[in-house]
Amino acid sequence: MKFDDKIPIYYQIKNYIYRQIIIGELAPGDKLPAVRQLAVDLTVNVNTVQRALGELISEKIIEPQRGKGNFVTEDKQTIEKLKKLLITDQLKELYENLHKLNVTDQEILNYLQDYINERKQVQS
Amino acid sequence: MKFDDKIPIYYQIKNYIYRQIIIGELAPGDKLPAVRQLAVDLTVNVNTVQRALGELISEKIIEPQRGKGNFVTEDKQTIEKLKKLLITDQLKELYENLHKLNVTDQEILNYLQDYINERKQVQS
DNA sequence: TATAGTGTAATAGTAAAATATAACACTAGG
DNA sequence: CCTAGTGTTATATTTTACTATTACACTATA
Repeated sequence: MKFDDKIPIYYQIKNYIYRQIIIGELAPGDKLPAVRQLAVDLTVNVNTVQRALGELISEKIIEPQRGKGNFVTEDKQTIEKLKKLLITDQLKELYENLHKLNVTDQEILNYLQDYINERKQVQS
Repeated sequence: MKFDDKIPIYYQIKNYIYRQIIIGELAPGDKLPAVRQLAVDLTVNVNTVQRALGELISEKIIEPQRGKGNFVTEDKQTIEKLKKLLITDQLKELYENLHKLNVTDQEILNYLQDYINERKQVQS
């Protein structure tokens, strides 16, 4: 996995696991890979993985079971809320950053539409 | 100014100056505040300001004149390009992050429309 | 009961960002 | 020529993220 060197690795790992859960790659009740395995997979230190997991545990997104592993929460509502939160955070960031550049609401929508259209052009 | 502790301060300062230039708060040819003044205004160390300015200089966004100050480039095309780049970067980030959550193109547009509509509701 | 697999935590060391402080180089104006 | 204002650079220190390594605690199972 490639990391953005402007953002703490543990934070990027946290978001990576968020995504795995939201897209169902990790379903409710699923066991996460062992911390040492995650460390190897992501080529980072165990403590860095643990720091990310620690926050996910605090947020009740995963539940640790000593000697067994870490498990995705069974509470689907928590996951659904998380998904909405992440999406809203993204929209908020786009919106605020473009407004700081004096881009209007309508322009934001137009720019996004253009961007999506252009991506389709390139693909085909 | 409030800084995001997940992102280097010098990098946030760089983007702050980008914005000042793009919205015309700093016009082409304008002199920037003195580095020491910027440091005071942003409650940050001179070296941190200098690191941000150093990158802007490398990018030809500002031009330093020893003993006089730092000046915004006169080249309006450079500024226009910068604006487009920043906007595209923002769109790209939104697009990619939402796609990682399995959100489709159409959903992205709808979510953004909803988000903007809701903001208008709240304001009124 | 021994062992392998798991989470958890502590220690020590490294690297990068940021700070405090000082010094140097240039410009403009009295 | 002197001084104030400016950019530029260097040194030492602190803080935080990350790493390497080790150890401990718990679970399941042969």
